[in-house]
Amino acid sequence: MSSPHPVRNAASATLDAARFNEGRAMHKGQQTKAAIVEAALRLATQVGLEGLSIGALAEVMHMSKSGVFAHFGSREELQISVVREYFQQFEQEVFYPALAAPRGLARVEALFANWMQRVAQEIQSGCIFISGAVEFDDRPGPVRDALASSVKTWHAALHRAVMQAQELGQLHADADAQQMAFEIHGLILALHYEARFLNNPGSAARANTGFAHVIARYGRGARKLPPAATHHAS
Amino acid sequence: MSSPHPVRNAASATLDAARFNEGRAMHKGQQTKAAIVEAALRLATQVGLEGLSIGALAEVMHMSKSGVFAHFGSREELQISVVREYFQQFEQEVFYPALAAPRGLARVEALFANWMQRVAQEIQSGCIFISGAVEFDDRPGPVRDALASSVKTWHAALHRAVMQAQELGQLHADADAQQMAFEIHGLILALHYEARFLNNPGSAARANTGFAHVIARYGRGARKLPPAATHHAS
DNA sequence: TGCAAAATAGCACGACCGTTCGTTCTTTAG
DNA sequence: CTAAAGAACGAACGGTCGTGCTATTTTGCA
Repeated sequence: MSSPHPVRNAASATLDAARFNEGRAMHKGQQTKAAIVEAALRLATQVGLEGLSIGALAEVMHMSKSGVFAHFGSREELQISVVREYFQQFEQEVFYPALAAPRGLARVEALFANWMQRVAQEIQSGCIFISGAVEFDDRPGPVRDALASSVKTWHAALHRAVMQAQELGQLHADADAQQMAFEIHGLILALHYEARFLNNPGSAARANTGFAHVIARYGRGARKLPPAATHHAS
Repeated sequence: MSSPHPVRNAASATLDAARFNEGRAMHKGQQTKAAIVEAALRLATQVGLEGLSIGALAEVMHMSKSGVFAHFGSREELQISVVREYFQQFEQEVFYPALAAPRGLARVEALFANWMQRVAQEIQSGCIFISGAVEFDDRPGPVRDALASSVKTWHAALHRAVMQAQELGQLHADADAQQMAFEIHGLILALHYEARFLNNPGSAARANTGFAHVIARYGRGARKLPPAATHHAS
């Protein structure tokens, strides 16, 4: 509207990063596409993948709707691109740094710590793996598939780390890694829910405490577990 | 369209229940309004409170959009009505039946069992307390307020039950009731996420096992927390 | 039974949605 | 420097949305 070269400006924001971080020089189209996906991710963390609209995205980018649209061909493709971008950032921030920690319990703790740190940020911005799960749990299609496969990949990585700790004898031999991952996942979800939606203070501390409890329970030398009681009410 | 008395039919489905369950006889308007809210709740559990549209609701009710609309005056008021209805059903199904159990641990277990049972159903249909939290965590307003106050009421009830168990000496005196409620909440959320979105089998069993773990940890005679006393037993 | 009041229908509105199409401007390669 | 290729624009379409209006029908009470 008012700015003389809107598209130039929008693209140049990430031009340097895009051009030099990738293996080879990017053509103009790929640069702006990357910039769009970046903005779309920011937008989607706030309003969800379903709330993400091409019009609003175009406005943020100082581009026309059709200009944005042309890069993806469909809204669905845009959503998938956002999911992929989010997953990459997640990997980069949570998974890879934890590989610096030695195999076993230390790595499990690093994974959880990084995860906590990220979710703590997302209390302000929002988390696509959580909001997306709610938005697409009843809606089959490629977006759901992309989302689910990303989450499953991450869960598998967590599960693997737990198994390694077990193999190293740092966890009970008969501990159930799936169960442990399930409980950890619950802590993260509760943190997100209670901190972001309910504004309950101290949620992060409770999640950390919960993690300590889980580790203590499954750790070597922990007391034998009670047989899982099946509760049937009424 | 094809049916001769569409509104009559729609209302008569709940006429008996509505007319005789309430204190006094309901006028026609209140009956259809109740029927609309009921249908809206069913719809909202599938598509979320944000996905709930008056047009789709009118179609389900075999009514005109304006006819449905007139009962609420705004979409927001409709959403609030749905939240209230959901909360009442939740109370009816989860909270009140558990009051039959004696105070203390038995009641906490009954509350959890009823909660589990409900969430297990909601794996098919969807849960408004969870989807609503995601949809409105960034959107202030009366809908969010209604949602949050409902959830907080329920959490307070759960917390109270835990406290009573503690007062009766069935839980560690220094156990943190908030912490315990947090961990339980996490188990429910993980169940909903992994069963409904990821289709992971065995999630319900893992939630039950997790609950047993929590109870065992906080139960009287449980080992002192994290600085784990290293006594070897198995 | 008749009549006011309540309930519902019908219609139109402005806004936004994703998408298509033809045109114009910019970048790239030879 | 020129011509092909690519990127972005602007207008428009069909659709759905929530929300006002004004009739029309239905209801409940005197």
